[in-house]
Amino acid sequence: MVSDSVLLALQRATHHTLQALTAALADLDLTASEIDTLANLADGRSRNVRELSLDTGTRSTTLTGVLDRLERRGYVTRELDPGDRRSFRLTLTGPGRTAARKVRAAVTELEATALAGLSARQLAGYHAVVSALQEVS
Amino acid sequence: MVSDSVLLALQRATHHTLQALTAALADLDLTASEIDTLANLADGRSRNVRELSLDTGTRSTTLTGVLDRLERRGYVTRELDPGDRRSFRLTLTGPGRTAARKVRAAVTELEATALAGLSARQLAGYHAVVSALQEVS
DNA sequence: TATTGTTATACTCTATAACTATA
DNA sequence: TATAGTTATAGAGTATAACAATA
Repeated sequence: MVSDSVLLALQRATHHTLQALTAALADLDLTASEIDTLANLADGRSRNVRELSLDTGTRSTTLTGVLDRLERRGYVTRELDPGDRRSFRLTLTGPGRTAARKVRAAVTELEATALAGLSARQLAGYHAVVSALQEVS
Repeated sequence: MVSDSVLLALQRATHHTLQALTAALADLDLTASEIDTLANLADGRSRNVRELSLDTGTRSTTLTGVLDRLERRGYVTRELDPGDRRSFRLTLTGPGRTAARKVRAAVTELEATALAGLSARQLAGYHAVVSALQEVS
């Protein structure tokens, strides 16, 4: 394994955790992108597509389809932003908040399980590295 | 941004770095999975599909298509493993090694740029966390 | 019986470009 | 002119199940 590379380790961890997460949330029948979107919206704050795109690292063209499905499902609403009528405020509905809470719970549990033996210092190092990586593009 | 979550930060960093990497390697005309596969094979060691699947976190059904394209392109060969004739040894060809070297160079450069200001201790923390995450599934 | 890898299917994600509406 | 978001298209990734060959 080429685990000395920061980026290869990142890819590997992403794929493995995504599979674990979709399996843990199988009863909600969500795709990885839908899970990611709900987890980001879970704080209850409204966002527009551009902000969600930055938060998830997903392109707006991809988010259109993801949001279509979440909206059709009654989890998310798109409302015209009166302040800038080119954009929408994305907001969770009641059922959307319920689903998002389950997603966050699964995320939290997976993190707690995986990271049980690690120190705060190691976690701080992790966050410093991923923050630096995410700013390359 | 919900940057306090280890998993959300992981997703975000993955998407952003993948876009930067495919852009940096645009002249090779490779997809993200092809880049990941070449980067993993770049050490010159032969692997079978199962090992590559563990290294990348990608399913074997997905790898079949990725390897088909890399093979058609003359970058990778599949040879029956005499020791276990259910599986193949995947090996880079000459042109494959050249492409893989470019991929690794781009990976290395991106890492060097992004992580310039970080300490060895922070990097060690990062590796501890991603290793722990990758073992959840 | 279990494992390796491929095939098949249907759906989702991605890249790119073009487009509308608004700023 | 620039930005927000959608649409369109084609190709790539994903999950699932079924399958042949080998162990």
